[in-house]
Amino acid sequence: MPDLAPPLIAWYRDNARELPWRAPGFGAWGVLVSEFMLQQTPVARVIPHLEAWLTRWPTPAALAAEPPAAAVHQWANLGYPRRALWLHRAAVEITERHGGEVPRDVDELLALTGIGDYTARAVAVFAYGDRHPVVDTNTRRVLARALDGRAQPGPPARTDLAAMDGLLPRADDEAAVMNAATMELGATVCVARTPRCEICPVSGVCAWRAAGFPDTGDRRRKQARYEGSDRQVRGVILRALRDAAPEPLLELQLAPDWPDPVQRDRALDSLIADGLVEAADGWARLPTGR
DNA sequence: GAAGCGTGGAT
DNA sequence: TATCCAAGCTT
Repeated sequence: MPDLAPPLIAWYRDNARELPWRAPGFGAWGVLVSEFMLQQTPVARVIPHLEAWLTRWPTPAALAAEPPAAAVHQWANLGYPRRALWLHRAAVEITERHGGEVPRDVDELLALTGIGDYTARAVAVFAYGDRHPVVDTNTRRVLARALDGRAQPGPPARTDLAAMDGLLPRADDEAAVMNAATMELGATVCVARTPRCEICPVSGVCAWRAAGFPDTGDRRRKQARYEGSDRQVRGVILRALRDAAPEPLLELQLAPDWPDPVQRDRALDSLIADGLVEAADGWARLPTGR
């Protein structure tokens, strides 16, 4: 098995993008917020929202002091608004359980709302410099191609962490760069649709390239159709409530033109169950409680 | 493990 | 135009 670390680390030193969360002294809270926003949302869309968020709430305590509605409203059109709710809850938990300091320990990070295997290790590694495997979709794609000779990675699995751990250099700082470099290669060179193998620093040892770029199939889960989905109605409803905030709206004013009223009611109920909407006496609003 | 969960740009 | 894709998490 080729050692990918030396060429990837060297490539990263020369080719890493300058991103806000990579600036020296950006801080663990900034890294944490950036990772929440980057969960399934592209870098280019995140950057302006991240800067606005951190200007408004420079610390977890500042966010925790406001109602969840403020977080959901500030989240705007980033998508997956449950993340805004979870980030707010995490800020409350950090304030109550950790004295307002973002924890460094992976298990403590994992215990926070909205933080899973990826985000916990990303914070521990990129904010604190500790040695852990950080595995996102970019990493999984790079390893699937370079080491397994596959065109696309399989669905996420627990074994991914051990696989990446085995590739990390011993030193903490080099391991952190290796994690970042593998993600960066997947994000900018070894991309999903049209990889740029001519500029790839590990093309010479890539198993997929050596095999002639075979179509090995794609076991990734397909996204469900969005048009006409519950997700789309939820988006319509929540956008209306954001635009009206802080004023409430009558439930009858939420997606009134949606062709399927049963589906619309189901979507509203699910938003309420998620805690993204509060409803009472025929009125609906962003969540003020907790 | 599989399903559900937004939004918008690229192809 | 339709599909793909994006630094995932919770249930």
